Amino acid sequence: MNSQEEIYRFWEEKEYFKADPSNSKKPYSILMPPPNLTGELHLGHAMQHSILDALARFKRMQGYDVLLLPGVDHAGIQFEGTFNKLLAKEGLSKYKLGREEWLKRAWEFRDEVYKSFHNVWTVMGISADWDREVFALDEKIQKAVLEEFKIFWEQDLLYKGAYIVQWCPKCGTAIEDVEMEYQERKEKLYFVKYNLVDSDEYITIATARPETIFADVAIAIYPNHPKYSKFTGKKVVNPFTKKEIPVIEDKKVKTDFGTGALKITPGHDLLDYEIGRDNGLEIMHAVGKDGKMTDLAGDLSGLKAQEARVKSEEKLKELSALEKIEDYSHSVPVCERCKTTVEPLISEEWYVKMKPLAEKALKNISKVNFIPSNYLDIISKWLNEIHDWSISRTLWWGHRIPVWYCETCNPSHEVGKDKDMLISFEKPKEKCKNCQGSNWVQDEQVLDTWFSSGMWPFATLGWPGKTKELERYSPWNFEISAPEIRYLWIARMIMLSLWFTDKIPFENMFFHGMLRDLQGRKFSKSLGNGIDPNELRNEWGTDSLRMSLYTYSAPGRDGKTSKQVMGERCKNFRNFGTKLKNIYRFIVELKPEGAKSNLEISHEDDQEINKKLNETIKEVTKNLENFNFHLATENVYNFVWHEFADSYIEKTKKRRADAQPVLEHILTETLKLLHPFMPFTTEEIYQKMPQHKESIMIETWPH
RNA sequence: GGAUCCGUAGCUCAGUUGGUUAGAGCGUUGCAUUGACAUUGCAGAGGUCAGUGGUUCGAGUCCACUCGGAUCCACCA
Repeated sequence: MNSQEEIYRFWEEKEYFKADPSNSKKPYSILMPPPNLTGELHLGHAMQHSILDALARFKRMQGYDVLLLPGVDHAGIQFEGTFNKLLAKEGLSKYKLGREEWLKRAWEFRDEVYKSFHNVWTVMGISADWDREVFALDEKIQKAVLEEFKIFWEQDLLYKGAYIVQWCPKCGTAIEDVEMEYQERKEKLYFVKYNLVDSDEYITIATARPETIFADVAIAIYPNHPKYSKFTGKKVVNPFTKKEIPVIEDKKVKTDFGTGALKITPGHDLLDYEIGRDNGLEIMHAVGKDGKMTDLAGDLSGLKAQEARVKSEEKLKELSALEKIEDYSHSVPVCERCKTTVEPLISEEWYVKMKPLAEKALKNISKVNFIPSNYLDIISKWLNEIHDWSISRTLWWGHRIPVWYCETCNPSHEVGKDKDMLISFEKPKEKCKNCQGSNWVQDEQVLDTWFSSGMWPFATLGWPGKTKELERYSPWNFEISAPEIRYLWIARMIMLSLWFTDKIPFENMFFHGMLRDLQGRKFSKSLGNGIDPNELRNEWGTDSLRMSLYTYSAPGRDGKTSKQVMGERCKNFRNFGTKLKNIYRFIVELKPEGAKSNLEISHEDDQEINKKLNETIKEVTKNLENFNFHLATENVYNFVWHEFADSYIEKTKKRRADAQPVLEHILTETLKLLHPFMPFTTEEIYQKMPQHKESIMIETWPH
């Protein structure tokens, strides 16, 4: 049994990875953060999974019934983005294919990605319970999502409200924040005069988007504005449409930007939308979803927004409505794919009221042990300032919103307990109460990815069922995450777990640092600075890569690295592996004739090395208990190389035959200590030791 | 704009509740070695712990500010 594949297959055949809820051991549960289904696992995943695996192996050896639960997240937006890019290469698009065909191909792509994930996990030696693996779109999770949605609805926590959608006119779709880039641009700030009806007086407002004047429905000023309050209640003339629009007061207007007066365009700005809503104003769109001016724009209709801006400037000049133009540099959101400036549009989205959930979370959050501990404050602070959660996404990949509208009675898809709509996973069998028909149409949108992954700690264990697993393994003993999703994911798991199960999701929440490039930048596809873990692993071996990653795993600490730096570190640990094999060779293969066989620690040197071994065992154990993987690996590394090899083994060369049992003993104990970190090398050597059990995996942790 | 984190040897990183001469790996310098060693061993050089001020008998560690780097959230007409 030499090759990694053989060893891994052996472990799997022996079913060492499987949790056993029915056995009498104490449980220890570890939840793998489901990686995004986006094509490949990067170095950060390799680090996470190496940490989880080390902990799982350690706890198994300590005698626990370990559940390391694997899973994959469907990652709505990211997956759809990645997949659509692939389709684009074939000259296809989601719209060309249609929802059904697109979904069929998406699932095929999912299967491909799955294969590559499993290949990586196998070669990395990850000892997860694969039979329990969960995918975020599995039926199990669908059931939980439906239940979650239903409960929220019954508790009056769901509503539909306005949301500003960033619309890419070129791609013809709403895009998410993560799909946007910000470009610092020098633009112009136009100061436009709005004349009062039947008067020479006017109000000046500042705008960066004069083309939207066509959709202006009011001018708003801060209450009791020194200059403009005398105009409150009067009307001004929209310079383009000549419509008379009211001057209103609203506290949301800022006094320290522009002129202190604001044109209200509810169709194109969230703040304007809110002010408009509060004042019962109409919503109009001057720019349509194609990025072109609507009919509202008169002679400018049909032009692109950017062209219309130039024309608008001319028009304003002609009308003598332009007071001045200032240079204005601000960051403009553009579409990551096509670099088109995105158009903000207002649309109706589903929301969850978060206040009650946050309050319950805050009462219980101190039961979670955050590593590092300052994350308790960081997350608590965020929970204190919680805002409602927009959960609908204009995508096809995800859990479809389980709401059905009666197309006959409720064609505009209004939402409310008194409206003609139902919550159901499948098309409702019941009739519409109003028309007695069954003309049900499902909500087009899907749910935010975090709506399902926020339930990961309990949905994966069978909730809303009352399962044995839920009882035994939750709260999870250990969860790990990158710090960047502490609010998006971690905070939500805490809120949702407490809300639906009355339990904290996990007892220990470990935040690792972010791996970055040498300049401190995040790894990203667009920068092309990523490091392929497969390359490193192929060159230096799994165990070397794992060891390198543990050195970067200090809680909450970022690590700068590069392919070269990682390579050097891997090389170092490759040499360490070689050292270990040579120690074995010296002790076992080059065993002298007449070597003693009874273990007796009596010689001064023997006692010394045994003492150091015991110290090392204590340190490694303590550091693993405290999740200091970087220190634990350092402890054992120093012991093996410097205490055991350089010092003790050198000394025994004079009394080789006598020392034989001690040498074998120390080596065996050392292999056990190293096994969580270097599973393959240790198993390979262990199997060749004169005395050994079936596998090092089922050995008892030294104590 | 709000919040948070980081800045320790040439490079990448450790440094537990403040307590002697600040550690590791790689690199570097010298010596040794065919040794169990896809080399390895022994010895050495290298740091005003970003800066300034404060608390303290004592600060890399605690506090304030400044400079530099990063992340998340919110984005202003």
